[in-house]
Amino acid sequence: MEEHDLLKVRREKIAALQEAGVNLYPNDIKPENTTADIFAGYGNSDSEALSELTSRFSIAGRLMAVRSFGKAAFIKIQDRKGQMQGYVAKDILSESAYFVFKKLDIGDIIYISGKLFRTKTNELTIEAEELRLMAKSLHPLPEKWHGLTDVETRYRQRHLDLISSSKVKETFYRRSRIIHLIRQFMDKHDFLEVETPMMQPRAGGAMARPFKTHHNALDMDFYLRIAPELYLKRLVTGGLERVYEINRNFRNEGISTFHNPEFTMMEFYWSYATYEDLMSFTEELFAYLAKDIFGGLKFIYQEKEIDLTPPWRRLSVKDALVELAGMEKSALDDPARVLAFARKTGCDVKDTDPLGKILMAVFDEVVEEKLTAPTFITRYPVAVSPLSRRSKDDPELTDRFELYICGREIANAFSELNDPADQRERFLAQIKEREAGDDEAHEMDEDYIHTLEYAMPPTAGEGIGIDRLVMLFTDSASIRDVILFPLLRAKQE
RNA sequence: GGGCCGUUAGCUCAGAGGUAGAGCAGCGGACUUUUAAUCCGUUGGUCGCGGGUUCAAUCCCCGCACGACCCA
Repeated sequence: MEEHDLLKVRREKIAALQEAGVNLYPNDIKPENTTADIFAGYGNSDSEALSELTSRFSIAGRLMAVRSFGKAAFIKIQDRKGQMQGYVAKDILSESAYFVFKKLDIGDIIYISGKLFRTKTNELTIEAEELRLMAKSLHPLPEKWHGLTDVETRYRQRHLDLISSSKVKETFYRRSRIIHLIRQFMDKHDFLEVETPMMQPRAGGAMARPFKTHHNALDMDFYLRIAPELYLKRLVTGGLERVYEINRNFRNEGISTFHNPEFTMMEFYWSYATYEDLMSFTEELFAYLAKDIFGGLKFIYQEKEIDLTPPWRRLSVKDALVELAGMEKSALDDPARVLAFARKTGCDVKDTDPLGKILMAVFDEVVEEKLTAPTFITRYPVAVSPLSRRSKDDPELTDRFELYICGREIANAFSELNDPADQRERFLAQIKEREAGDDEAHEMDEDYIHTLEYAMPPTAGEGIGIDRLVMLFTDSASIRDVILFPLLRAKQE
């Protein structure tokens, strides 16, 4: 196969460097500064102050630009914190270092050290007294001005995306910050962080299709978890009382701007609390995040202003259907009228579906998208809530809420069902649903019921979709913009 | 799964049924304070893949692959 010209040119440079005894991939030198700490320390120093400094500064990073003037040049070096200019001149560098400089390509990892000065245009710059090649790049980088816009390449070669776009880098720094803050918040409230199985013999804790895998030595099928819920509640039964887990879930469903088959969720369980406690707790958590990230409770998501100032609206499913879907209150308990309404709005529902399921179908179809401001939707039907405690005043409803922001489900929470007999009945009802063709219905889990039979304290639990939360806080339109390596179809060679 | 749009140089993009273009990057040259440096010169293409129509297809038609968006 014929090598591309650009690659050939680089190989020739490499040969010349090697002939001169230059190590292409050394690791014997470490930068003492980052671009950020130099700017933090000297961003305000004027020329005079800088010229009085005797110290030397060193940075390493990717060579992003070279503006050459024959025997001198300005270069841009990018490290994890940002970019900084260097000045390279033939009469300052050693002959061998200048030779190396002349063989550099944009994209190489280099090191420079020297003193700081300000250029005629007042830019803080390192005057390179030393320059080292630290890793040679063979491929050209994306264009310096437009960067990388081809989304497929951005996701498949995320390293290029991160190199060319500081905004992408900021998004993932912020993602990490958010997760850090959540841990901080949970730890402050005396929650214990735990890890529970990803590979489960039964995929429980949510209504979703799982991925299946196989363990060879045990010759046993496993499912990648769709939720950690049932394991976390085992821990609560074991006396841990307040636990949380931030980890991946896997759901075998379609891909969209809001769905990635593997996604990150925080689930937490809080003994002796109720779903009402969780609503205030959620408000507090979000406020905690927003104050740190935005310095306040208002921010813009996709050109809409979101105000997180508590308390957020609380609206029952049924009231939402009346108010936002235009259903008649008297129709809500009449399966025939609900079914007719569902069909009219284009929901794909079966005559045999339980009433609660049909109500939720209408909700998903019509109401969801209207919930822009943060809203707790409460009192979900038992039929779609097999793990939630029944409401005291209406056994067909549960003490459950989902949080909606910008028309999107961000969190799901409920007072946990801890009555093992009722739990068994719920699972049996789910099995009926499964037999009726719903392959997302929950499976029977005898082992979990057995755990409940040891008595689980009254507990409330919640799951928060971290990716969607990060989307909100980074103004990202697609979940793929907050997941470093979103799932893509394999590209055949 | 359905609809719609896209795929042209390393990157960002034009283009037309008849020899495929620009900018950036690259290469050669000038230049020791630039800021997308500038100036002169120049290399670089399986036009996503496979069929079909045509004297001729990268362009028109069909299928496929991958991606985006909308819908389910």
